[in-house]
Amino acid sequence: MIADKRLRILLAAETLVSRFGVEGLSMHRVAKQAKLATGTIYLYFKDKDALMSELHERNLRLFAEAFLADVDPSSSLKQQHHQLWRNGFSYQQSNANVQRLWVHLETLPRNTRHKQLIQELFQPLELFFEKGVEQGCFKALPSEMLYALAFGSLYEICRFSHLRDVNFSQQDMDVALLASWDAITVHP
Amino acid sequence: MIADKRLRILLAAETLVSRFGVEGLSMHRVAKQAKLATGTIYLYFKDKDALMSELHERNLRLFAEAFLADVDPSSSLKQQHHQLWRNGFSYQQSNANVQRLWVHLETLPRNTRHKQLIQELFQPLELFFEKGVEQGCFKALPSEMLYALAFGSLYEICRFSHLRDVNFSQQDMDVALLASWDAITVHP
Amino acid sequence: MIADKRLRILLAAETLVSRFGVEGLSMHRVAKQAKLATGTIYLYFKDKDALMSELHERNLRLFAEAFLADVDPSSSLKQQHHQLWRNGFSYQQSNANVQRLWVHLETLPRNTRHKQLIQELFQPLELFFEKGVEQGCFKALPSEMLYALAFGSLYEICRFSHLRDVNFSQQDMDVALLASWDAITVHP
Amino acid sequence: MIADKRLRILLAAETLVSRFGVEGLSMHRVAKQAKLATGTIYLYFKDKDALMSELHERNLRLFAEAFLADVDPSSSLKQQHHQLWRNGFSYQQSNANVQRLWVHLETLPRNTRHKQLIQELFQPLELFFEKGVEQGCFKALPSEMLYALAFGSLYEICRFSHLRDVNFSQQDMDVALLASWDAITVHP
DNA sequence: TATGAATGAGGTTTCATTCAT
DNA sequence: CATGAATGAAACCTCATTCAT
Repeated sequence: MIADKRLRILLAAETLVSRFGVEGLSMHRVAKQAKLATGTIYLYFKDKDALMSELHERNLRLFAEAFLADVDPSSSLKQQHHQLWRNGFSYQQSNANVQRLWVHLETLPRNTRHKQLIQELFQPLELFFEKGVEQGCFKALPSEMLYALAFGSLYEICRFSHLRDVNFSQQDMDVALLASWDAITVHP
Repeated sequence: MIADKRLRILLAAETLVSRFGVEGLSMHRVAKQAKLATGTIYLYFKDKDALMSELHERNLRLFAEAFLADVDPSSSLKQQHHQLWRNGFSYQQSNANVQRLWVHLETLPRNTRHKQLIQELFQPLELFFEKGVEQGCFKALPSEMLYALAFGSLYEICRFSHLRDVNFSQQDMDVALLASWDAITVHP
Repeated sequence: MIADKRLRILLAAETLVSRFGVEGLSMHRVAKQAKLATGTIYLYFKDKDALMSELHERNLRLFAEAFLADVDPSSSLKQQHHQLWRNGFSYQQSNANVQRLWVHLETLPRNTRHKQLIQELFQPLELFFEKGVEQGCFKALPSEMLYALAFGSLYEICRFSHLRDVNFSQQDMDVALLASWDAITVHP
Repeated sequence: MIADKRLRILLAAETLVSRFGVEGLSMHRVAKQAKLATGTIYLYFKDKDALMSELHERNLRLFAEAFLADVDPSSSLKQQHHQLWRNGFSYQQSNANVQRLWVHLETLPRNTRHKQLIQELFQPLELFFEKGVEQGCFKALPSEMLYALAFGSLYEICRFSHLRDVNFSQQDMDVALLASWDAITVHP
């Protein structure tokens, strides 16, 4: 039993969303899952929106951390790209269950707090893309677009896996990784 | 005022989702938006699930139609790819508002009816990819994966545009189009 | 297909009640069962209450008719009693399905119209009991009470059969018939 | 004001049924009658069915208790029978209002839980009838049938009283009691 | 007469939130 | 801090009744 009640509530909510979807989430159920009284949640979160927002933030942080893990800025761009791709893929695989939460939260009305957070969390990524462009290795595009070109396919692949039960072989995944590299690099 | 009440209801639901999100959609509100009595909806749709499902189907059809429009199977693969990309982009631009509905519907429990419909609607696309692979022009990958590689980036780009208010220049979009082509084609 | 729409509606209602119970009865369903439009019912019955009331009346008439059938006032009291009992039993057996309607209708707010009808329909019964009392054969009681003593047990027996799945042998039923006779007759 | 909310709800439901019939019973009205919020009922009863079922059970228990009160198994069969009859009559008189609930509940789809409960509650009665049969005092019939013969008339009498405003004199009631005894006993 | 689409009040149930303890 | 019973607005859905055709 985790002592930090705040965290316990967040984890309870996460569990419930991944298990029963976003519509199945009620404050009562969260409390029960967290083994707390209903009212207690309101001591830690202003209201349900605040809880959801915090949940989103937590997920963003965890994803950013996993995505950027072991990416060595001093290694080659190609090595960094490959590491990012593998990280992204691993994260999606292990967290298939939070996909539903993710897409839900993504479409909530944006607040500036989140925008800023995202910018902050993914700054290393921005530097990575900028460096690649400077070196003439990557196409001359804004980093958001390079990001989309490199990793948009990854999310689409994962969506196929999770939502449509399509599975790909390891070999195919390797080819996809290289295709992602092809998408962002300059070709003669 | 549209005479076909069924369509009126669907459009009303679409409007509300895009304006207030999926949780903002209540049968009562749909009725009001469609300028009908609550009960009337149930003359045309068995229940809320049926309405949502139909909405999903409608969106799939409209998207497929727009996506595949003017794609001439007798033209070159490159031309076809470019047309698809432009179609996809146009559709997303004109239907920014359905994004929220889309991602929601996508995460609903799949039913076989939808799977079949998707397969049916996008069969021309499958043929396109298969032909490319046969000709040795596209990487030797399942068509789902080629799809993800070619158009996953497009969706990610649009998500940036709609959800995070990032805008790209026409020039950048053209580069992205070519990058999508690079992602799926074989390089020497 | 019965030509008389009024009767068609009544029969449809009866069928539905016996099949799905009183709560399952909606005007829409009655119409569908009768193969008529919803509105048509209102040409023949002022409202749902009127339909139910008429249904009750119909059932009372049918029951009275069945109950009193072949009871010959010139035959012995005992023979008449036995015929009544057998009639009552047969009716209940063949119309187990309307029991639910019956008990429902019975507990509706009484109206004078029904009271009068009942009195009218069962007058032969009253004469039967009065004659028995006059002859010193039956206990000196009001005919309603004699009725209750003679046939209350019958209904209770049928209730056991229908509602609690208790079944009785033919032999037992014969003994019960005699017991009913014992209940109303004078003993030395 | 009763402190036990559960009981308050049951009594409120009982009152409403007896006053307005079963169709007049809505959860909202029950709540208002019990001076509670609508949602509160659902803290004590899973749903309306559960409430009705509990109501039925409560009525069965109360009736059994009243019916069997002060019936001394060591006293004579005749004395026991008379006590039962008087108890039954008193209960019906004092609870005329639950008649409507009763007949409704009786026609609900039976569940095994209720069957078992009935068997349990009325076991003393079964022993009473079996003893009478053994002693050769009662007719050789299953106890359910003896029950019907002895008390079916009582219910019919009460139905006349409540539903048709027929009233009987004390003297007549006494004769009826003896007639009930005549119905189940062996005659030379 | 006959139709059946349309209505909207009212049914059951859920759930975010509060507050007395 | 913590509790959880209580609230009541609002969700989905049904259905008796009307009315333009």
